[in-house]
Amino acid sequence: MAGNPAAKVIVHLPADTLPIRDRLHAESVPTYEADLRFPISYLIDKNIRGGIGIVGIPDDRGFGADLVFTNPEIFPSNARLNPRVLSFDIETDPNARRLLAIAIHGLGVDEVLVVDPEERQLPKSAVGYRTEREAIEVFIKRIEILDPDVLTGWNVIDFDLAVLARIARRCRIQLSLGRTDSTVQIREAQGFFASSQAIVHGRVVLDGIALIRGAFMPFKNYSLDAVSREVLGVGKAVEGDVRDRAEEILDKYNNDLPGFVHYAGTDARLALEIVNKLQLIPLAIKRSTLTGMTMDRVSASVASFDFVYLSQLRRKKIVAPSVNSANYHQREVHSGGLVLQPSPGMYQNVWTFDYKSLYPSVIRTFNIDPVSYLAGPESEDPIETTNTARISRDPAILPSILDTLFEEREAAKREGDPVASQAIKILMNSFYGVLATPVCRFHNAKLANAITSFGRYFLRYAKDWFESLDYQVLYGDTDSVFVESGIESDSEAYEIGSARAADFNQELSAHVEKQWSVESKLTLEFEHLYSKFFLPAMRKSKQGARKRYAGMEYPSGQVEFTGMEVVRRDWTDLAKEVQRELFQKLFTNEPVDEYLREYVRELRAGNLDEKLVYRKGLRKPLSKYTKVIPPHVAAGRKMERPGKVIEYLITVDGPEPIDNLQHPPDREHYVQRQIRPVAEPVLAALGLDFDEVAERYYQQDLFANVEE
DNA sequence: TAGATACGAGGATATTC
DNA sequence: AATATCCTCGTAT
Repeated sequence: MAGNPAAKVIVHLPADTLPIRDRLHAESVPTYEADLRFPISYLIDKNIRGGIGIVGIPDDRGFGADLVFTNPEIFPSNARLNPRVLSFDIETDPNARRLLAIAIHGLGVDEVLVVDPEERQLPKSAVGYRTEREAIEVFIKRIEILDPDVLTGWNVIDFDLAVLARIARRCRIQLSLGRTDSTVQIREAQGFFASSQAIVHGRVVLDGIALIRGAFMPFKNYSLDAVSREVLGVGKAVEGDVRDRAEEILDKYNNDLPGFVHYAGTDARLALEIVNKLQLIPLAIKRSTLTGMTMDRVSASVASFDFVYLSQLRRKKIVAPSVNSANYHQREVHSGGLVLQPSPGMYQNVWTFDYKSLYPSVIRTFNIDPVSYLAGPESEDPIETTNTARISRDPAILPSILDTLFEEREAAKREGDPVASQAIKILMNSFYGVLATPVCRFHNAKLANAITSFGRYFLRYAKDWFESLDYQVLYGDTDSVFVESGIESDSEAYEIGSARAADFNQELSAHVEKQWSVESKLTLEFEHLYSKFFLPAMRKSKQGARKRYAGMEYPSGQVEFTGMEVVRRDWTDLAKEVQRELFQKLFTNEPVDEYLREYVRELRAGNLDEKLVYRKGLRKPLSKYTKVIPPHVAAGRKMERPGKVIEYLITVDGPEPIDNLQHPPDREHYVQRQIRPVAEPVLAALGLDFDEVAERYYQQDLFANVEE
């Protein structure tokens, strides 16, 4: 990439590269792409992603597979995949030691294999087996006959497969679920982001949770119950939290076998229905064909970038640097998006405008690319970035990849293919992050900073443009500006929003052309009109709070909240309900005092106790909290088996977990720490005072408490 | 086998008066 | 007791 010639060394076996690389390094000879895995490199050379064509004479011996090719010809193929998908789910005792049942759903099958030494009467959809061993063997057989391409489920690798593998080992049977006679291997997730991987020859295991997270579909709670409620509108067959459920399942197994079978079958079915409804498998296939990753690795951004970028780099006969693991810990300073100072207050008819795909558009406009980056000063007529980097004007790889993806995405939208559009969007959005991390071989801090620096420049440019026309810009974050339209009528403001964006885009193009002599690929879009819009101040000052606002959208009339308590998991239902209601009233000019007064009265009377639960996540083991003990940690330490999210109340004796409550709730705490903070901003906007509205009638009650 | 930075709030703990 | 700072979490983009 520096323009110097490089030699290619070819060896007999992939494994031979390592000693050669080490010897070269010992002689201070730099190497390139020396860490690139052979299969990846081979597929890149053959330009194969997703589909593959094979020509050769197969024989049928070896590895237990049906067909084995030796040195066949292979080539890219536009395979249209419609995989056979099977969902499964196991039930165990609460300790996950004893197998109770395996449920499978899909491919026309809906059955439960029950481990039942007593050979009790079973419902029709179930079959009983006397031992765990028998049940697992039948499961293996069922997989072989149904022959799925995709195995799915909920937390299916870390729980179902891991537990099955353990029990199978104990029973001394091979858990061979693949199309060869190999045993299932599990690679546990390393680190915070990664997800576990299961190696099942000839099939792919896709966990429902990982698919959802990887597709950036946000859910408050990733449990099967919660997601199925939201996606399908139905919950699981057994209510309650995880541990109660485990006990209840065992109880059903012992005393209510039909109920148990029904429950066991439900999980496998729900998982499959969610995956189908959200079209997660077509999405994984589309991402796989875009990036060359296997379907279970489409979330690996760095590896995806490698595949896509190296494919183009090879056509130019340029080699890329090896990944230098010594660089991993060298953290350079990166600046991110600009957040404008908000002007707190209540407004009418506010436009919001967004740059469409800001960072990808910046990359396309300014030819930002690891190869076109000019390290030395000797270049002629470069593009000067706003962070003083220099970029060549020669056609570059990354912008061209993005140009193609932009076109493909527009085409997908036109043709009504939201899955393809989503897949392309995710890939495009990953490019900036990849350039900014030293684990990527193309990592370049100057370029990453050039992208964000341009982003900040164009956010300021938009702000200045609107202000030059005497509009008030109320707020903005990274790629968006919030502008007071100054128009009385909401319908009129709505009409004019797009026109303002069009005017802006015209001037923006001229400006970019004049300043950098490049064609602008940037567009500002009119996103929303808020007929009512509220920017809160920070709690302890008069300054506006960033990343928080509420507005009533036109024409839907929906009240939307961003960043505020309503959207946060760690505030109680109590606070969220009050905040939602108060803003609804504020935006529709209804009085709030009566409502608030009554609500506080109800709370103090103990009629709202079920809304007082705090939910807060633990991000490390309980024992590792040494510097401070936050309330959820204190509550967690009072639990027998704390999970990842602690549910607790503040009682008169401090935080207590809801499943081990010893004291009554401290209702006054909730008035002061949950209702007051969400009420005060709204009351202030109306010129009211919380104590005046909520407290005055209740002085007597307060004194009563004090005297106790 | 690892996309990024920017931000606010509450509560615990440390520091200051 | 008042105030400052740190820690932690969950969020926006």
